[in-house]
Amino acid sequence: MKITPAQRHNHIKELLAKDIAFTVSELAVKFNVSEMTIHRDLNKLEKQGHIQRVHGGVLPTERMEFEFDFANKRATNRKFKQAIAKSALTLIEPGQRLILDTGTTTLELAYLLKNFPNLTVITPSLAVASVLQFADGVETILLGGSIRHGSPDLTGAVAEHVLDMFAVDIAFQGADAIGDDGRIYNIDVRMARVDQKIRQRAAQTHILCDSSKIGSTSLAANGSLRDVDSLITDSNISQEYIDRFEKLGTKLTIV
Amino acid sequence: MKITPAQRHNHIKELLAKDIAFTVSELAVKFNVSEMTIHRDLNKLEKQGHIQRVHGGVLPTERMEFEFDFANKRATNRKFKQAIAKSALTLIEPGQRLILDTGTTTLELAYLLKNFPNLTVITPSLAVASVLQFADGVETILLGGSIRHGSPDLTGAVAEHVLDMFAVDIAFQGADAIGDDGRIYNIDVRMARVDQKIRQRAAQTHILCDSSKIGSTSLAANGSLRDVDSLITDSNISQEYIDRFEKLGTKLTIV
DNA sequence: TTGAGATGTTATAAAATGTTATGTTTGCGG
DNA sequence: CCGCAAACATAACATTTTATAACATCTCAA
Repeated sequence: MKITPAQRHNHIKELLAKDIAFTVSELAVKFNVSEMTIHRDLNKLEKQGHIQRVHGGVLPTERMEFEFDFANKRATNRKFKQAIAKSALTLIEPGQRLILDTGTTTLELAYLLKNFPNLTVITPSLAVASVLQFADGVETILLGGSIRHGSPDLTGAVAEHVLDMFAVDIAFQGADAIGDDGRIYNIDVRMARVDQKIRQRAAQTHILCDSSKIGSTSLAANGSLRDVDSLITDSNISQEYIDRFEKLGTKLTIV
Repeated sequence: MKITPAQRHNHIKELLAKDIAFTVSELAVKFNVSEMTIHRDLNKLEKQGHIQRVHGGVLPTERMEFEFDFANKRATNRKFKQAIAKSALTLIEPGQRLILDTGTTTLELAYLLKNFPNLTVITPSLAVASVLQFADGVETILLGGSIRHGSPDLTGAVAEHVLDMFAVDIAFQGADAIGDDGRIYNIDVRMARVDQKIRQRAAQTHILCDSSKIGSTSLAANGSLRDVDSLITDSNISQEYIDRFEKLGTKLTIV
């Protein structure tokens, strides 16, 4: 069976993550390639910071990798999400305090904030936190709380309680669905409660949501577009929804 | 049997969603088209953000990886740390509520708890949280707070505040150093404050610390061995320290 | 029929791999 | 401590595999 170089690299990383030791020649046999190829693989992985080489072998790198299954959704509509995030960025000014909610679109915004000077970001999302942890200009505060199974974010009484300690300038929230009546839905009840709380603690709230989620519903409504300051979405939104939402008095930004 | 390009695209996406990787030539055979066609398919899918190409083939749909830098050397004294963790494990019973502090030794304990039935674990450590997030029998609660730069854990007023909400059966703490007078040190002032708070919230506290850290000091003392219920360490501890610590009234467990 | 999109073919470029020669480290015996 | 052999690592080059570009052919629906 033939595999690609990239697969081989991943395989090696997995072995290390499991703390399995190996020699170069073992790997060469295992993958049925020459030792030279393994050397090149290891050099590449080292340059990327995934492993640490020593003479005669490999050490697991001194960092932990955390994997959260993001339900494979990050890639979907990525271009739109990035455009939406870019638009949201223009609302932010140095020195402000933000809440960045869970979601793939808000995560794109987090990437854009990496080089922003002097911000405080509060988030229930471990994903957002991991993106911002090395951003020098950004103080990152993670809400406490229970870790939702299978999703990297924090909810529950603790999270809600911690939110009470803060007041911020702007909140950016995602949405799992927006109904045609303008109601905003979460896929999880506890997350919906957190989202409600977040709006209470922010002077203004903006919803970042790509058009594919508009016109559908999900488990728990956390409020309505009436309750927020604007919706930022992409140009695939149908005219019908534009009209409806404007009737609700919602400011629409279409990128 | 003939299928349309769009069907082929969908088929490819489905296969990848199932965590299966492919080489270009495999796909060419599978769909009975030329490799050139597969190349064109993959390019199109990649542009739409649906797949991730690599030289030679395609990778399964991406899982997100979050990395938190782990400054401390997990590998150092690993054997001892594991032995210490194993000893700590015997103190724990099903149904209990624990606090697991930050540190490489407590992290080893977290690994051992993965299959423990019915526990509640409160932790300021993102590393511990990530280890336990998929443990079915363990409810994991992360303290909130600021993310320390270069170390994946949570400190500050928020963390301390959240701790006030809880009371637990046992706390397991690490130590960056233990002085010859029995004082327990942290490398970080804010972490020291959290550690003090943790002891207040636990009916009993055990220090897990390998012998290499005994007899040294660090920046901030968070208390003394007098204040805790036991110290679990390895057999490399010198007789001198054993005597000293026993004079303090500290229970020593040497593994 | 015709023209746009899809596919195949061939030539060329780029990436990956293997081979051999040449350095480097490690550990051992003096 | 030194020198030396064995194991390990790199460099340079040749070969093979894979990717792209350009052009020819085919298909199907208007």
